[in-house]
Amino acid sequence: MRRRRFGNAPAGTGVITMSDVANRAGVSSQTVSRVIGRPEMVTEETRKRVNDAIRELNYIPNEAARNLASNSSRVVAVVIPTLSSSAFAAQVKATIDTLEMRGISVIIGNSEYSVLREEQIIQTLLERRPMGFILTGLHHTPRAMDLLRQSGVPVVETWDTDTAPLDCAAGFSNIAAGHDVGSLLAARGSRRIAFVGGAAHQDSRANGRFIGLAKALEEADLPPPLRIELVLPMSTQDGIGGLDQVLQRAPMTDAIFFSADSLALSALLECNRRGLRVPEQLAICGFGDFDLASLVTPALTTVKIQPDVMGRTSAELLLARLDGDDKPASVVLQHQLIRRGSA
Amino acid sequence: MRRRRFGNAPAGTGVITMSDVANRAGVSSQTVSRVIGRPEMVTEETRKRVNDAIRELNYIPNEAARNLASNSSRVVAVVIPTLSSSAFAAQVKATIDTLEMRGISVIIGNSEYSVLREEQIIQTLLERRPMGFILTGLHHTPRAMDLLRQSGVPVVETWDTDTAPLDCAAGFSNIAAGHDVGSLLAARGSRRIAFVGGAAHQDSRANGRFIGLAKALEEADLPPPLRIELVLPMSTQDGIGGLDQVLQRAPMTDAIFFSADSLALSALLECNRRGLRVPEQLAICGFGDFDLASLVTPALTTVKIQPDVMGRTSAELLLARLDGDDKPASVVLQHQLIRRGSA
DNA sequence: CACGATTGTGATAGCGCTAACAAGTTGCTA
DNA sequence: TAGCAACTTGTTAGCGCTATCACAATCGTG
Repeated sequence: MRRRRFGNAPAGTGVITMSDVANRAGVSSQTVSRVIGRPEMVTEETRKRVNDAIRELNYIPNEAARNLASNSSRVVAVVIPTLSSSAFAAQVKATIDTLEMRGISVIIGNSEYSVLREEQIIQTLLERRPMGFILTGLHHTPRAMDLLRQSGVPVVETWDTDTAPLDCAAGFSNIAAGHDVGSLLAARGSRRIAFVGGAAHQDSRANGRFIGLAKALEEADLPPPLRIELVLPMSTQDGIGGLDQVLQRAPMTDAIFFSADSLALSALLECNRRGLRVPEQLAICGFGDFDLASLVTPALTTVKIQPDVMGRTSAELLLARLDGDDKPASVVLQHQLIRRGSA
Repeated sequence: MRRRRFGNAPAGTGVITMSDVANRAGVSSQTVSRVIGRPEMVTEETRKRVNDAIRELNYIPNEAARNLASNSSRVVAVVIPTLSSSAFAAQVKATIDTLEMRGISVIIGNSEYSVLREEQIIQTLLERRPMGFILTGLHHTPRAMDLLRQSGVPVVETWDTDTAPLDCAAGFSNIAAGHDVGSLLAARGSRRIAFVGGAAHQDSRANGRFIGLAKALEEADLPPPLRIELVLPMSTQDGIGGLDQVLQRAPMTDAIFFSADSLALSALLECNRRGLRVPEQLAICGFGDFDLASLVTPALTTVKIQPDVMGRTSAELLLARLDGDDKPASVVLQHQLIRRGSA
């Protein structure tokens, strides 16, 4: 087979391989491999000679060859509903930052809130033999779970700890968070409460928050909440649509719990514009504690979660598994109800 | 060498390889390879037999082996300053979505607004022999540019078209955008204008916007803008800090151009809280047209760019290069000044 | 009906690296 | 100083796949 070029480098430029470096340094290619992978196994003098050769030749190891020979990939697959939600983006960023320090790259899949798409993404990403998967939520297709089990790859699930994880989880309890909101609304005197969030079959985390809310209202002897389900993916402006639906279907509603701050903020700003007094006429509660939540007037009451901590923790859990911990305990992160002016 | 397992699959579970499939289907492994990679080269009957075997054995191709043998990786590297900015996240999402259709995965690096870190990330990512790089901005270290040139990988640069790209670019003119803002502010009667944005050495795109602003003010015979440089990474709340700095250093300022909507929004909301009338006492202009920009009161005047289009276009440019187009023309996306109530 | 052209499949030889073991070297103890 | 352990480096044999060429079977044409 003719020698091939890396990418489309100028013809004739042979690609520098490990044995080129070995030749130059006067050692075997195995020694070069050691200098790169386990430098402590090589004497300082040899190491220096090899490192000099690497520098002089601008040698760049070939990860594919390394993967094939070592049967391990230094890639982790992360599947989230969508990167265009600041919470998921923050989570993924923290995961990347955490894994980068160990030389591990992250490949992202966007499921668009569909478990079917998730299944397909998992299958495709499996071809790269990732060291592990970080998934969103605990609900997946049976085939997706089969694929993961068969491949034997460690899996960390995020954003939900309300049912049993496939392997282990780093998340929080959506039910408890929703319950806290319900208790607060009940305590402050709201009586006709509505929930606006992603459709249950698309977003089981939002569904958990609804369940918690409903439970709290029941405990407070209040009527069950009106539920408005929005089709995902949703935009910020959909908060206004949700508000309108609530007011149309139940004009006497005195509090709305939105499953995301983006929705709550757009609704709150719309209330300001319409002269609907918050929280006197309508209390509003969000979820996520977005940057602007504390800056609007009235400031938004919301539930703070820490997507970045979740991203870091899930990565650490995966690393623990890879370092031999067979069954690291799931991590339940604490959410925090932040009461501000809007409810 | 003993047979190894994929990940940590149950011991004894041999990994299914292409020749297992070949045996089962009664063909050579080369034929299996063809069914997967170039199905049109195989008769329908053989193809069906092979596909059945693939399904029955749950065969999943090994991408690393494929990469090594074919000397091509089906990975594209994307380097952005940070994923925790909604604009970059939207851009990356569009890139992923575009490339996914061609079976290409994306690996993300966060440079944290440092060209040095960018250089290091490029070097590391080069080990995966990506088919191409998508970078942010036109400013990189000399060594980073050397590395890219030597590797011969196609490069698409985004977010800036004000100087010559390394290879080709998909972006917009920050100078023109800043100029538009300056012209608007001058035309509406603002006289003492300030700019609040990321430090020039960290964010050359924001710097471009400042240059355009300054030029427009000069053309309108206005004094040069006061410039407040914020250290990156910045948080939404830094808009308030910027506002304070401006008012402290130049209390008579009557307009501020923020280099990002997140800053502008937090400053605008803070003005509302303090009773500083916008735009009568202080005009505010942002950049990016975030979701909430149109929802606050007064609605934020801003410059709309389209990060998602940029993400898609940059991916398409890369694909064009890979499909043989040696020098695809750079794409200059049009920005759009959106005048709302705040300026 | 022989001929080259066209098509489908197989055999062979690596891609660049690491695992596993072998071999050589040094230092220390008995 | 033999003998063994500890350490360093080299040798060998693949990892699972694709590129390339070789070959067989089929086709149309004069």
